[in-house]
Amino acid sequence: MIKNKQQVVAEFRRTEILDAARSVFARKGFVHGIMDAIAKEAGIAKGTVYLYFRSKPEIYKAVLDHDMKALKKSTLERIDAAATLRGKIEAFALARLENAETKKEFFRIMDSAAGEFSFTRSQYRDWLAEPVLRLAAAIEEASKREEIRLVPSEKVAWMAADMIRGTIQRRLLGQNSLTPAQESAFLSSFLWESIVRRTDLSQG
Amino acid sequence: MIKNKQQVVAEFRRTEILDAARSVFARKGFVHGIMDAIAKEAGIAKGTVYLYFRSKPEIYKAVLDHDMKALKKSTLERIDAAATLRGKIEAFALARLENAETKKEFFRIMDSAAGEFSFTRSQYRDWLAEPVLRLAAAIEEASKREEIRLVPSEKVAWMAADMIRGTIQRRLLGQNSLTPAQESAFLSSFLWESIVRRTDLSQG
Amino acid sequence: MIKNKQQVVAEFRRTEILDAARSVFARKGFVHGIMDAIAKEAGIAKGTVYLYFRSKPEIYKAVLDHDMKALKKSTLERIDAAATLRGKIEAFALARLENAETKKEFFRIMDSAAGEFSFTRSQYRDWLAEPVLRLAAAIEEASKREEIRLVPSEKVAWMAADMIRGTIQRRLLGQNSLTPAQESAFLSSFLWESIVRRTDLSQG
Amino acid sequence: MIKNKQQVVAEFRRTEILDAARSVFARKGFVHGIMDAIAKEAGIAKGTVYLYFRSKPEIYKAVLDHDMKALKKSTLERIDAAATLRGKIEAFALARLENAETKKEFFRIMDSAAGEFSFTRSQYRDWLAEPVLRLAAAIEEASKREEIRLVPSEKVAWMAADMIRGTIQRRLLGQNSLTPAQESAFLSSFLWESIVRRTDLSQG
DNA sequence: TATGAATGAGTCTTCATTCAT
DNA sequence: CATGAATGAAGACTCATTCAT
Repeated sequence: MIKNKQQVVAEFRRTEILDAARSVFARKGFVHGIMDAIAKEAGIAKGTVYLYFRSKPEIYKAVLDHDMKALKKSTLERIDAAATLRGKIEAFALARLENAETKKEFFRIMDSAAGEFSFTRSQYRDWLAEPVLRLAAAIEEASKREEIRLVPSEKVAWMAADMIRGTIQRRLLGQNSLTPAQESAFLSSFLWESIVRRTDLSQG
Repeated sequence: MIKNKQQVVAEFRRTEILDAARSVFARKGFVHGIMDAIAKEAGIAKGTVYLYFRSKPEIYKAVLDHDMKALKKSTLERIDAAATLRGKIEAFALARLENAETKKEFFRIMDSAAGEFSFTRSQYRDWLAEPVLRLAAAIEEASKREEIRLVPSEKVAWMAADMIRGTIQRRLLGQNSLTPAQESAFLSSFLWESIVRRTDLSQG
Repeated sequence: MIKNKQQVVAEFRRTEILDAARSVFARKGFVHGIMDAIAKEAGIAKGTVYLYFRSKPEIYKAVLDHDMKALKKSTLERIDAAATLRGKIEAFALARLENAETKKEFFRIMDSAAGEFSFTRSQYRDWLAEPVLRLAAAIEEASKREEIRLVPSEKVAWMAADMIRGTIQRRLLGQNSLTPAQESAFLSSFLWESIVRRTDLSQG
Repeated sequence: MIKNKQQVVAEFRRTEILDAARSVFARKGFVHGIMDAIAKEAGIAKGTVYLYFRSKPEIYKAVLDHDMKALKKSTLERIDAAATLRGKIEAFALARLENAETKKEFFRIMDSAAGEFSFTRSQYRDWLAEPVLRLAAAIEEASKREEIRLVPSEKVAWMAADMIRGTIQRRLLGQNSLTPAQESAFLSSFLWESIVRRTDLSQG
């Protein structure tokens, strides 16, 4: 676990390149984010990039992989940390909203990656699936506890993810009159209203 | 409004090209959907394409524009045709689900277009906005009628759109155990649960 | 077999490109014979070259293939036309010497191709093998007729080819005091001396 | 002439690099034999190579120069050691055949070098010329002694070299049913038959 | 109007060589 | 001396667009 100077420098370069790539890809997309631009943004020569990454797709995947892993980790942690289902939903939303706030560039890349090439599409789905399924499990349990009514848990969890994604997209377009906290509070309450078990039976 | 033969033929060619382009772009995406392929699929020479469209982005936009307009028109009509808010929500969902079913290719293009270039992103939003706002207006009215509780109508309408989009994406990936009708029924009931006004006040 | 104008033009272009490529490769070799140079020499744009040939190696092979086929054909014909074995040897030598005289560039390419990449090496050997084996067969027959002494016919035929190749190489370097006809006469007489059957047995 | 430790080490390094280069060039050729591979094979850093050689062509030439000098030396010695002309021819052939057997890598490089760049072509010819001319001188003398008939001595000597080269090439391709000794015996006898002076006059 | 051959700008990638440590 | 990270020039190939026929 002890890193010598070489390794530190190498890791630093990799990070520099990934930062540059993230910025370029966010602005230009995969195809128009050219290697020259990435190298220039990283302040190094084009050939140097190839000392750290085998190819352009490699870099793209690395950006996604790195950022998605971090987001997934923190999202799962925050979901797990919440005690109640409603809290978990809110945590999920907040984790993604705050991440999008801090890392706009990453969200832009991830968002187009979701629709672009098959190799990034599957990467995206793989990433998203885990938090969603964690939430689905929590819904399932709450359903068994009769805390909420009987709902298709996975479907509902995915729909939560859909709404969060859409909300972030709109916020990036300027519709951000609410804070992320308010936004996630609204989202969770909205969902909660739909799934909560009501004691009275005044409607079907 | 009277078309001579020239104009009819010209319009026919445009349609042929757009059909070919839709097919190619759906399979390959914008960048890898090359003009040669479009021309070949349309059964004409490459140069001929340029007699009807100024450039490749032009064609891409035209495909989106044409199909989106059609989808918008039918979506709006079906929303308007529904009498109740719940019916309108269901109509909105069903319109998009059925369209995605019939025109997978178009949905694929539209879906990646939503994240790709700024010019298609805005086109996408412009199109989506109208049905969503129509729905928002209906929500607003229902709210005033005290049929539903007080909700931020536009927000809710966008969230409905988010869930529909996500649902379609998942269906295209193979998760289509329900019919579009069942799916839209579920979606509208799910939303309805969340917004309906309850006479008792047993929860906040 | 009727060629329309298109095909004639296309064939003309292919020939132009092959001529340019032959010239460039002869001067620079495969690696340093760059596509820009070939295109410029052919008086066309770089992209045009790729309308007629898939890749650079493709062109290289096509040059070799085209010229080798022609040389093989004329060589075999001239060998076959000769009535005697000695005449066949002389014809073989003369065919290659005259060809090298007329098509210096081709010989240079073929000569380096013989040692360069495996894909051209095998192409070269395949080409050379046929005339050599034709000659070997003639030697074999003459041997049976007791016109010549018993010799390993294939070995001898290859050695004839070796000497011809070396002779051409030296001629290209400036040692060409003899005419091709004189040169091939010398070669065949030299070989003949070695293999002819002598009636007396004054030496082993 | 006394070498200090520095010089010994330096010479050792040069030899190591040349050995690595020979191996790499033999396998990959000049262009695809890259500096990284040579350095790795030599077990040193890429930069270090440049402390001992100015450039890649320099190394290539050095390999050729070193091995050719050794081959030339032993070839000349063995020619000189033979008492008769026939013995000298056989010695020449055997020297080259055995060298090719022991040092396949070198032969492969030399063989392609003979056709590749002008700088190696001339190097190759310069090297080959000396043994050939030595042989030519011996032929000349034998001719004057009336041991053999009147032949263009240099031409014949070169042709001997041609046949030897061709024979080695074929042996490297797998046609090596004979031992080098048998092969050189055959070659010298074949040539001898062609040039030996015959006392009777039964043919022209 | 229709064609499709021709164009050449644009991009990834390689690798010999340099140089700071 | 030794290292190996950094450099950037060079080159194959693609494809949107043009234009002569």
